[in-house]
Amino acid sequence: MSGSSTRRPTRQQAAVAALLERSSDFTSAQTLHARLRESGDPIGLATVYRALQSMVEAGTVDVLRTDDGEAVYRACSTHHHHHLVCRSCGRTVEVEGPAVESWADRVAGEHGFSDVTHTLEIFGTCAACATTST
Amino acid sequence: MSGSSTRRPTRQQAAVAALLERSSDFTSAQTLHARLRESGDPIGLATVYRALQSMVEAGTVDVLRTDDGEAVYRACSTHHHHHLVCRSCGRTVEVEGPAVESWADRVAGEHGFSDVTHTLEIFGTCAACATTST
DNA sequence: GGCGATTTTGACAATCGTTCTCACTTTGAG
DNA sequence: CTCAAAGTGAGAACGATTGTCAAAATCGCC
Ligand SMILES: [Zn+2]
Ligand SMILES: [Zn+2]
Ligand SMILES: [Zn+2]
Ligand SMILES: [Zn+2]
Repeated sequence: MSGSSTRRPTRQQAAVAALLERSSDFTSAQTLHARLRESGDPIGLATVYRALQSMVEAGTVDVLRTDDGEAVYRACSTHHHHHLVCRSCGRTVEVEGPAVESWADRVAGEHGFSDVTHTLEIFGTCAACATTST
Repeated sequence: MSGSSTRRPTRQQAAVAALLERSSDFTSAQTLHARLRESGDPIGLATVYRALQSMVEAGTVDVLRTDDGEAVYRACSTHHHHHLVCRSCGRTVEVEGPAVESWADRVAGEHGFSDVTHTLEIFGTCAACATTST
């Protein structure tokens, strides 16, 4: 069987998945690895990367890049959505915008592009951080 | 007067800027460096990075990250816009969507976020590549 | 429960884009 | 011209990610 890449379930993969479920913000592989170790979960860094990779492929985890190119991961709902992220504390809100979806498809179509996808993230300072820092 | 961070004009910076003007697609620093060298323009890699960095800060060059985290650069118009990029050949079209801009700001505001920015890129297969590959 | 084929793991090395270092060169004001 | 300030570049350093490969875990089967 081809297609679906079902991996054998292991303690390590479960640990990564569980930690992601518990985290509400986008988190880097290195940070996840460090947290798992701290909490007494022995796991190799390469294994964390592999687990994240397969979860991203499976669509159960979203990944995006910070400004300095580091990949950060988050367990999200599986339907299509985007993110509103606090630049300061990392607080993340899932948002949807049907109008944006159709706009992107229409614009791409007008220029003769097919097989269209897009990336869209919104960054700002959340209310909590705004009061704190000022 | 100082104020703005104007850099001293040099042959190398001009070469990077000129090459970017000539390129219609997003290009990596390494590629730009290689092209400059090929065309007989002696220049160091670090200098290419520095030139790109200051142009990005000055707002005369746009930068985005490829899926594998590499930064790619392009000389774009200076007003706010987004990009429609061919996944196959790299052809890039600048696009604008006032509706998207206001949507992003509104959504962020509804969640109490301030100082809002966003990133938005559209990817697809351009007409030329669609016919070629099939 | 035990067995062997197959997959996963993990310590470590390797890769790769990017930044840093620092001696040398270029620039530009006086 | 002269000199201080700014820019350059070869190579070292860096940090995130991926590759390696022997040891360990898993699964289907007896
Ligand atoms: Zn915040
Ligand atoms: Zn969308
Ligand atoms: Zn194309
Ligand atoms: Zn915009």
